[in-house]
Amino acid sequence: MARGSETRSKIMDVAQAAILAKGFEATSIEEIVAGSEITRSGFFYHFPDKNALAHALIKRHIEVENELFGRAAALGEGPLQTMLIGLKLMAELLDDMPNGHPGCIVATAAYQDRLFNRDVRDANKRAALGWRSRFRGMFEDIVATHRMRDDVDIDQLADMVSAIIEGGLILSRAVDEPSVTAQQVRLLQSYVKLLFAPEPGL
Amino acid sequence: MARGSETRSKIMDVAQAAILAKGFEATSIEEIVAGSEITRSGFFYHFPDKNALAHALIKRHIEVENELFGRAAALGEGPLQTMLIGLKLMAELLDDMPNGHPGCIVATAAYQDRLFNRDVRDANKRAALGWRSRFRGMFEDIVATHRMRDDVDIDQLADMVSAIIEGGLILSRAVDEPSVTAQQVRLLQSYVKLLFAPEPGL
DNA sequence: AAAAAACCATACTCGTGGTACAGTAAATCT
DNA sequence: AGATTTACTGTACCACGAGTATGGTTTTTT
Repeated sequence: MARGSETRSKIMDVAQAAILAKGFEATSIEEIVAGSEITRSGFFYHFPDKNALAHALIKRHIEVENELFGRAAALGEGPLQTMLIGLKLMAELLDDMPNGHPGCIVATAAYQDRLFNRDVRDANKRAALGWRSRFRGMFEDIVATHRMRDDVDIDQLADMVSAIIEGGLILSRAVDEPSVTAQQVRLLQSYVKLLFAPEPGL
Repeated sequence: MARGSETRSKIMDVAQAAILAKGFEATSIEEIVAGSEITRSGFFYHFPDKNALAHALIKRHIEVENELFGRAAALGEGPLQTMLIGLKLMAELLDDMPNGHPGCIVATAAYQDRLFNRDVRDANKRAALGWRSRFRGMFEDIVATHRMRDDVDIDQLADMVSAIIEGGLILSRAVDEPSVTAQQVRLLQSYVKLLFAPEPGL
């Protein structure tokens, strides 16, 4: 089984790199198989169609992100610090590989709705809802111990993390300035600070 | 000349509606000509290719947005109020037609980079930079009269408006909740308030 | 009336996604 | 060791959408 899953993940690696660089539609199967050193037939052996590939990529991305945030959570002392450190780490990560963030895949899927089947759209939705619940949990811990300076909905606040990242990625691509995404995350950090931090400093 | 430009804008209307609903790639020329009551030949008479169509749509969108924000600017009293009202109007507009906002086109273009030629990408870039300079101007007026509670870059703050809108649109589509985009804009309003408003209230 | 602009009709090429199916090398099972 | 399954290769084919070519027709403008 080792050989099979190796090829499979190689296909996914090549595909992901290409998709993040040029978009899903613009990435042809021909190109993927060329980079993966297999044949068209080989591709269709592993993935019944392009949809299945997108589905697999989103699924894998969720797992990667989950472990990443698990590590981040262990670093902070209080819930607010955890959140701020998490955002800082995220910003640094985005600085390192600005267009490598797999959030792009979700965005692509979101804007190419009818192009994908229900499986892919559902996976996409689960990803977004997963982020919401994760960040919601973190913000709940914060409001339990800190006073909120403005009355905002926690679910919406949780969504803001994803929205800022996705929007930052788009803007970053549009103006061709890779640093934009990380900057936006840092602005979100500033907002969280203003919302919850007791003193103006820190 | 009236007849020609009428057909042209009808093509663009139909195309825009379809693209916003299903994405650029998923919208076929066949479909556009069917909705526009012309033939394929007619389409290619007005637009040399699909790229030209995208270009025209982005260009038109910029003009529409410019006039919209011109009106919004006349409503506020001080610069901060103008900004807050502007964001409020924007949120209401997004509530009314959540997926109708043409920002989607820019986002689509951003994520389908290689699919478009330089013309389209440049138009897209100009759109994003236009937003930046517009909002930057507004924020500059604010910092001239208000104290900033956190030291953030004004260009980045200006970008945040676009980022929140684009990100909100993506998230809204991903989780299939049309209200998300407007909520995110209102959160941005909350941030601006916390950043600049002298008292906690108002 | 002449010329240009705004189309229509038809037929073709080419790239890409996807299917079908026959064959083969290597790992796994019995 | 032989049989079966897994993981592929190779070839041939279909459908569909973008784009080209070209010649003809109607409408508007001059």
